[in-house]
Amino acid sequence: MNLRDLKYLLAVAELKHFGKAAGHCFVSQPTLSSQIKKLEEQLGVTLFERNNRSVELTPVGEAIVEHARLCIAQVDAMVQTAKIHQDPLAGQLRIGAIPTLSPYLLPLIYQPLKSAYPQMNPIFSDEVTQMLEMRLTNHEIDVALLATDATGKGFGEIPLFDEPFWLIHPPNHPLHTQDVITLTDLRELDMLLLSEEHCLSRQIVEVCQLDGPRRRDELRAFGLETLIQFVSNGLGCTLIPALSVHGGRMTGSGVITRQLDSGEAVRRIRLVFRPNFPRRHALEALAEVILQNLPNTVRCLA
Amino acid sequence: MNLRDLKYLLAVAELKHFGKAAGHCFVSQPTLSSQIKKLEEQLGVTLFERNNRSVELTPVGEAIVEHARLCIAQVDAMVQTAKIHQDPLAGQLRIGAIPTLSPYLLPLIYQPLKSAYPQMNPIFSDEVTQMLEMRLTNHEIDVALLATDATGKGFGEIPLFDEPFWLIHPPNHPLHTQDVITLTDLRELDMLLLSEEHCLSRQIVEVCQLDGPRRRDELRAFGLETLIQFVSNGLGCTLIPALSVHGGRMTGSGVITRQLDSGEAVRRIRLVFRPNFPRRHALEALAEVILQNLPNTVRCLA
DNA sequence: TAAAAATACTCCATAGGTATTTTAT
DNA sequence: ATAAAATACCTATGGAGTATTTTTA
Repeated sequence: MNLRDLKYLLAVAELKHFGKAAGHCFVSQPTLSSQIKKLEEQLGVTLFERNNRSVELTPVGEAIVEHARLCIAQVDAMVQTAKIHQDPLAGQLRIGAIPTLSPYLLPLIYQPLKSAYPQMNPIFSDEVTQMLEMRLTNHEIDVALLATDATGKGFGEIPLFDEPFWLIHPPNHPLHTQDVITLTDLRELDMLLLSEEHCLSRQIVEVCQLDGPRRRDELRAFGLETLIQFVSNGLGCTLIPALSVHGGRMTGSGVITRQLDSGEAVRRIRLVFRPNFPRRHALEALAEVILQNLPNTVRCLA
Repeated sequence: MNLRDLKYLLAVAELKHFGKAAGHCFVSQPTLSSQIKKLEEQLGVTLFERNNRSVELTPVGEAIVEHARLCIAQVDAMVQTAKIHQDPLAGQLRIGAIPTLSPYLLPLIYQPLKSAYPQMNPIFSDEVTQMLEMRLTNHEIDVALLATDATGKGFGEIPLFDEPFWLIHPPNHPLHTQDVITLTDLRELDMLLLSEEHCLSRQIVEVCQLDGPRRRDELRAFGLETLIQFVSNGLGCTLIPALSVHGGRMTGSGVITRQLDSGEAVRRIRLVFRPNFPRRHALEALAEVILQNLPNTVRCLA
């Protein structure tokens, strides 16, 4: 059986005339007649009671036509759905971001993205790198905003920008009087870190060349904002990514925010995706919107 | 687009493997691959994100598959419907009967018909001949039980039986003492008739060779039972068809029921249908059930 | 390297066309 | 006589096959 046959069926059912129905379907009358006949043979029932004057549906025909109508309606809906999504920028784009980036980057890009690509339906989520990679693999998200290289794991990437780390310390800290802060200064500090599933804590250990994570068990910070509260209460120092300095609610918290002198103390933020993700253009559009809306505290890569 | 393609789509969506899906559809892997590819080209969207390790639906693919599933479900339902109706005896059979026959014949055949052909779904209606003929022409009913010839109007017929007319008169009527009643006796009687759209009244005029319908305007009987009440109240006599004698509620009504001596005083009951009605077997089955369940007051024709 | 999808090509079933016949009013 | 569907027969599109290549994990 064929969808074309069902369309012929509906045409004859509506027009009650083989010749007119054939014209309506842009085929010849014998073509349509033979297809209807074949359909009747396949179904094993007479669909139309016909003579040279009239064509009428049989009761079975009525029931069959009702099904055919619903079937064709589904096909039409399907084609419509496809048409809406033909634009690779249209439709859902499920975007995951790491928790130390997400709350600071998303507010910067949400409105610009909506304005530039109103047909895009971005769905945002936050999770740590490992979870995002798993969800990418499982097709549960389409793209991840990560601060670590994932090309070695079989993903593709679009590098976006380098985000410097800034030091924050309590107001009464010894560094308060020091103008320039170098990487070596950091090794001596009482550095507070997030739990180690956050890539940020690993990167701080690396940047500062700490002997190992000196995380203090009594201080479990689940988010950057909590960590900042710890610093403001004089419990230690930490490095935070640049976007969180202006995006976060730092003002009035009493912490001192210091730029570092080294251009090396950065993390590289990139879009990560399955290499055969079919809507590459949507990713490029997203990358473009992100790059156009960053503050100058970060260094764009494009 | 083709229903087969949609089935391929559903198979791949379910098995997430082109080779297995091809096996499931009893075609080769390249055949299925090329059809899926063609479908993607026709719809203008990528349905599957695939490499040599995994096949996953895209979000658009999910939406498309949902439509495809509903579409295929409709086709299955259609085939099921057809299968149920492949038996020409199965399904609706819309039967119309004239009002002077319907209430006496239907009780005789309803249960036997249900028992013999449980798959048949007879739908009964009563109307006068002219209306039934119109409904036949308009495909609003499938067969009519008439007492008049309709072959001249382009209908087909199956003759069933000849139904004798019986005389009914009030108890104190002069004929009470007369043993044998002939047709000529009837010409002298005060004959009550139904309104003239009933074929019965025309036939009585003909049988009795009355000069014309001597219907009395003050007595408008809309049904045979009303007419019998008129007779029982001594307002006149009438002829009633044999089936109404035993089928009707005559006992206790006080009327006298008399057989006529003539074998000519009958009406011929037949099944009437459109000549190209496709389920001739259903009509023959109906005819057979009717003939098998008639009382011996009528003369079967088969 | 191995598993899977994609490509190349050949074949044939069948949808589609034109010309004509049958049918029923 | 006429309008309409059915039939006959030819053509060509495209679905299906086998063999092979490409891809990528």
